[in-house]
Order: sequence, then structure tokens, then C-alpha cells
Amino acid sequence: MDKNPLVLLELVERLANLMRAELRKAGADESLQPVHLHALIYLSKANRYSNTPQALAAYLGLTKGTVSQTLLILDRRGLIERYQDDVDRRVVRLRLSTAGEQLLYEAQPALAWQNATRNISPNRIRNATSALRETLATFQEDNEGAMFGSCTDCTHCQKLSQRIFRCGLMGDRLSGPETRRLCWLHEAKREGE
Amino acid sequence: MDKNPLVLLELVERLANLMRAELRKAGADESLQPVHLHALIYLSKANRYSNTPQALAAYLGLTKGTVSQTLLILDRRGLIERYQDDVDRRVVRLRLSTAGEQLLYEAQPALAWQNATRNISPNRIRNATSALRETLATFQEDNEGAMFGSCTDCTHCQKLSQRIFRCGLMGDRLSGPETRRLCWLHEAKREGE
DNA sequence: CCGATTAGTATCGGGTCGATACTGAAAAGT
DNA sequence: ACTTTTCAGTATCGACCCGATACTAATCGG
Repeated sequence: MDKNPLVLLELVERLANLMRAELRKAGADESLQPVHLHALIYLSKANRYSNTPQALAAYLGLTKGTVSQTLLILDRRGLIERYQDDVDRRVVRLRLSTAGEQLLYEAQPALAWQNATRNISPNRIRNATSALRETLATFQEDNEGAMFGSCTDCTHCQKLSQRIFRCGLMGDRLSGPETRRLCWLHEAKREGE
Repeated sequence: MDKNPLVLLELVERLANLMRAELRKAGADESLQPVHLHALIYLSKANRYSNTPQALAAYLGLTKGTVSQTLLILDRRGLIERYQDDVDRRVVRLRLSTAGEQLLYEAQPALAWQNATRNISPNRIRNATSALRETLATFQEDNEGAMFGSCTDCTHCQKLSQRIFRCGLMGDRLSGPETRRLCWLHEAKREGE
């Protein structure tokens, strides 16, 4: 019975606070801060257009300097690997190390969320997702910020064959699994549903 | 299209990150951190059962010591007022000062959100709100955490007359406006819709 | 009236975070 | 070709967040 967008905001922020507290608990054993786990989770979902410090900074809403520090720590801990890009040697590419993957696997940061949503029907989840997705898209347009999303919703995504896709913006070929990762060049398809 | 709860989590966290960045921007002029504004926003919505440091700590998912520090800063800045409770002299009650109200009014922290949701129909907002509200309730049950919510959804709320309500748990009389504030003793009504 | 519990504060240290200044690589102007 | 500008990322610094621990003061329970 509540149509007020502010109530929705309230809920989003509260749930995010709780999940942040969950992350804090999950990372306490390894003495990792919430932001560290957030970064690891991001990297576990990033694709070739989003696995850079800059993209991570945009995603987390932090400055590149701050993110650089975070990555330094994760690197020293052996949770991520950094390597230079071949064509543009300014950019650093990031990926989880096996230790990082292992950590995420054991921490199960999303477990509490999955439990909390167990009673919500798939249909309602889908509707809520769709509404928030649209909110996010509008938000990002307003701020002219970069978008994040998977290629499955993206206007640039072209299907070449059963298993091969192509990003129309960059021209690169993408494998099926990669199209389900988190891209930074995402442009939302309208009326995709 | 997407029934996966994890996608919804992704969106919630991302939107929360962006709003946090908004808060950072909004508070930069006054050199206030996001958590300070969050606390002010909370206090602007708290009722007599939730306007204490302890409740704020539960709400933000932080420890009482941390919150105590935050409140110290806000007090020194003249943005809040602290006063002792009459019956239990251990508890401190909090309220926004006029300066604090003024600050919130000018900062308009939710403006970006209202813009971002302008294209979402009231109906979809309502559905998303309902799904997230239920998620929050389940989450809080799982963690045996205290609940937050307005009396309008609460099982304890009794209507005495047109304008007078009563909290069945505490026995206090509540005015109409107060039933729309954020309570800490909230227990969700099932099938309220 | 004495121990146990509870609300809140004080202090300390590790760590986040933005600001600023910097390095080195790539692009752009001449 | 060579300079200038822009861009990705790092280094350093200082303000502040945050939890842990220890503490005070008030209430509760017998």
C-alpha cells in the first residue's frame, strides 16, 4: 500500500546496511573490511571491460586513489593478481587469485540474503529486480555515470551463433559465459523485460 | 527475465553505493561523513521507541561505541540535542536541533533517488517495496534482530479513535503522525498488503 | 542491600578515504 | 617528429570511522 519512492529508498538503504554488517562479520576472521569483500565480489563478476581499478572505483563510488590502496592490500594478501594490459600499458588488469576465489567460496557473503528471500516468489523477485534495474539506469543517466550490467540486457550485444556473441561497441567476440558477467560499457535495452 | 535473488542483491548494493556517494557529495560542504547524514536522516524519522543511541546503533549495524562517537560529533556541531529520559535515567534521547533539520532540508539527500524513480509507476514501486519489506522482515527474524518499521504495518498498533492510536506492546497512546515514524518495536503484520 | 545487567561514554589503534602531487603511457596538436 | 595534453594508476598524508576494551552510572532481581 505504499507507493512512496522514499519508502523504497529506506528499504534499500536498510538492507544494504544489514548486508554490510554481514560482510563485516564474514570478513572479521580474515580481518578484511566490508569494502575488501565488496571488491572481491566485484572482481569475481567482472569481464574484460570492467576488471580495472578505474572501473572498480566507479562501481564502488570511491576515488581511484582510495581504490588503489584497497587493491594494494588485497594484492599483498595474495587474494588478487594484477597484470598489465598488452595494448595499453597504462591500464592494470585485475583478477581473483585462487586464494581469493577460495575465500569468497568459504565466506558465502550472500547466504544471509538468499535465506532472507526464500519466501519471496520468483515472480515478485523478478518484478522488484526490474524496477530497481530501471531506477539504476535512470540514476546513471542523470549522473552521466558509467553503467554496469550484463551483456544480456545490453543494446550492443549481438548474437553471432549459438555460443558466440559480439559486443557491437568494442567489436570483440565474447563467449557465452562472458556475456553474463558484469560489463562497464553497458547500455540498457529499452522494453527488454 | 531474471528471477535470481542474487541479481536483486546486486542491484540493492549498487544503488546503496550510489546513494552513499550522493551522501558524501551532499555532506562535503559541511564536511560531514555519509554516516553522519545517515544518522540525521534516521533521527528525523525516529519515534519515542527509536530515538536512542542504542536503536541507532542497531539500525546502522554499528557498535554502540562507534555510534556514541558519531553522536558526539553531531552534538558538538549543534545538529542534534541529547537529553536524559525521565523514567530511566540511563537512557539518552536524541532529537534533531533546528540546525539539524535545516541542514537536512537543504541537503535534500533523497533528491537523486526521487529523480531516478520518476519513470517507475506507483504500482511497480509498491510491488518492489512490498518484496523488499518482506525480505527485510525475514532477514531480521533470522538474525533475531530488532525490527524497524512504522506503526501502520505493526501488529501492536490499535486504533482508539479517528486520530488516536495505541501501541499494544507498550501501552502508550500515539498520535496519528507518530504512527508514521520509524519504530524499533515493530512486528510486521502478515498479509497486510 | 548487593550482585547482575543495561545504556552509554572514553580511549586506543588499525584501517578507510579523499586530496594532492606524482609517474609513465598514450593521444592530440603543431 | 616533437611538444602538449590527457589519462591510468600510485604514493603520501591527514582526518576520521570503527571495533575492542575498559569504564561509569542507573536499574533490576533477589
